[in-house]
Amino acid sequence: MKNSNENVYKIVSLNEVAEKAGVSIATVSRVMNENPKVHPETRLKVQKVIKELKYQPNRVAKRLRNRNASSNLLGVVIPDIQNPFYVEVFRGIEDVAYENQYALIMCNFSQDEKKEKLYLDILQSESIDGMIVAPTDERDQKVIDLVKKGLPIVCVDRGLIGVDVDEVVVENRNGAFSAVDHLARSGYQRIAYISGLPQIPSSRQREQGYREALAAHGLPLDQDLIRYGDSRHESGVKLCEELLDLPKPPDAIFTGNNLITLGALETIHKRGLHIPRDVAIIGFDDMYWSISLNPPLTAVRQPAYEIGKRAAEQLIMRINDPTRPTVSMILKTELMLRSSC
Amino acid sequence: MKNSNENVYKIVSLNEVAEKAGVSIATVSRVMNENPKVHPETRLKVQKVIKELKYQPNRVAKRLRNRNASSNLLGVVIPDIQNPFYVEVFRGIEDVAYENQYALIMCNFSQDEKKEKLYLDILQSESIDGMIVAPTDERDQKVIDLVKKGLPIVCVDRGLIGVDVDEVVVENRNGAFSAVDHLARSGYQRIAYISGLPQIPSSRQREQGYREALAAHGLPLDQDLIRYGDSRHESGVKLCEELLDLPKPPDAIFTGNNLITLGALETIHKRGLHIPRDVAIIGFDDMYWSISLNPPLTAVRQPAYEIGKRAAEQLIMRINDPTRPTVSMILKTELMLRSSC
DNA sequence: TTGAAAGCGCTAACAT
DNA sequence: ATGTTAGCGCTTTCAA
Repeated sequence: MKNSNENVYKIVSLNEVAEKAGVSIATVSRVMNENPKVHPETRLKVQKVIKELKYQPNRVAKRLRNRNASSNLLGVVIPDIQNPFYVEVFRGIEDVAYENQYALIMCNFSQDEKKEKLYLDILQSESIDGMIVAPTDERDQKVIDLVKKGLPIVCVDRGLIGVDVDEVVVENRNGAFSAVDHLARSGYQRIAYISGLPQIPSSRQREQGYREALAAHGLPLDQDLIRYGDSRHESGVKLCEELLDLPKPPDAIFTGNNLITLGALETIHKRGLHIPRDVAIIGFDDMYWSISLNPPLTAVRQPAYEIGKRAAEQLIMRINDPTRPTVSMILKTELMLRSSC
Repeated sequence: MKNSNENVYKIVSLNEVAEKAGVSIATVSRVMNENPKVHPETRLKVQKVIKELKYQPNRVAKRLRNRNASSNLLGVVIPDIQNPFYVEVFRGIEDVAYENQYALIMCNFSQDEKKEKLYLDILQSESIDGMIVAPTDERDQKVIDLVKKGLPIVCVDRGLIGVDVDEVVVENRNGAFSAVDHLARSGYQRIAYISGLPQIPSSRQREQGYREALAAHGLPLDQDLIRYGDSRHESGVKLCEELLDLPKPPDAIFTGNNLITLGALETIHKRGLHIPRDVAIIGFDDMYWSISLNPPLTAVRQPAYEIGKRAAEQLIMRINDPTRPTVSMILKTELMLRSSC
């Protein structure tokens, strides 16, 4: 199990091109970088050899050499690639990065803090130009340190406390409020909330909105009706079971994210319960297939693609001008009315 | 919009550690790499400074220097991150990579060949140890060249023609056959097929299975009932519309992948049609929320996580032993019976 | 046990 | 217009 790397598959370097073209490596480099100070004839000659040899510049060498110029590499650190919300965010980032000639290193830490730390370290030592990250919590020391060090960073979905950083987030409290408000207006009385990981700021903000909406409608707050999970499908399944097993089960459930919603739906369907007659449900996060769910899901839509896009734009602007004042973009959510409540 | 990189956020290098510890950089390097030939006292002294300075080795320099040793970096090139199937595959790869101390560069080309080429180039010039890729088609020249060059590669989901390469795929023909066979047995007569991108081998293999199943049941082949899309949600929507608008619409639809299934469902629901009474549907690719769809979806399940896991294992084995004979792993699919047909 | 130095592929400053 | 060279941070002989 050694590094038996007689493997060394051949790489064409500047040197080879230079030799074959009968010029210096500097000239080849100039041709590659479209430096105008090259004699047209020389340029042609060199370009020919480049083609022949299929020369491709080595990004690693470039990055090392240019430690303080642009490497055109961005890092993306997201909590859960299985959550379609983050996939959508990633798509937004990707499109902007592609347009601006940035390559991306995408790291998924699956809500695992240890993994997150590892990836953060790796990214840092890859000499990236900047990164977009959804920190585990708002006191994520590793990310805070990176910001303080001066690495261009934009936070998405979740902010950071005690440090000035660009962020693109969503009106979680309002979104949750509108959801629970809608439930209450529709006459539901025992409204439950299944939360994602409570250390995630958005989870708490959504809980806040939930509480405020109950209060606004004079509905009592029953601690039994609030359940804390880990933001994943399985916890949606399990916590929904707990809720339904309650002596006085809820008549409606507000689920804290995508995956939890899907988990809760699974439980409800397994029990043969009817939505919304037996239990109503409203989810945070819309999915493009919400209409095909049983029944079509009413949900709070976050503009995920937009979040990613804006974040990437912010990041690139910051990279180009590290001194610009930080901005905090707060996007609106939208209540998608369908028939699950 | 220049590279105004006075940005240069500080990086601690071997040099600094060496200086502060009063040893040579070679010694620090030895300590970092747990080389036993260091005096215990020296080791301690150096380790202390490393901690103090929070020194982190620069992966870029390491890769450049060790062009022919291991870089512990793998590339993953997938066609569509919005397809939950690939996300699942990616998760499998990720877990294995993590266990084996490999970092991952993930590239999503969104079924865009130009993007795929770009990413392939980037990966190559990042001096990765190897990569896992789902090529656009089986004559993907770029990937073939890379294989020929000797870069360790494992193909997933789709193979390559004319070159010896490790691959992990699925029994597409069989899977499709079982789906359509099930439809026919259930009495459906006009069975349509919505295909993904026809240049993708799996699309054609699934069509093959479809045709064989029709033949096996003595059902006529109606070219009108075969539609070719681009493997994405939108084409599922559109092609399903076309199908339903036919003078003699199908009584059942076999959808070529995940996203197409979701698109077709959307169309059917928008038209207020009942599944399976008005049209039945069976999908290639299962989703963990299939049970929560309306109605619970009958589908051909691919062991996606397993595919990724096996592929990553193959790749690491190949990296460790480039001379090992190539293998072609063909995993089985499973028909998940629910109530959409 | 430790250090000096070469060199990975590249860019940019400087020299010609 | 072109070439020479230093150096990015690291590992690895080779010498001491």
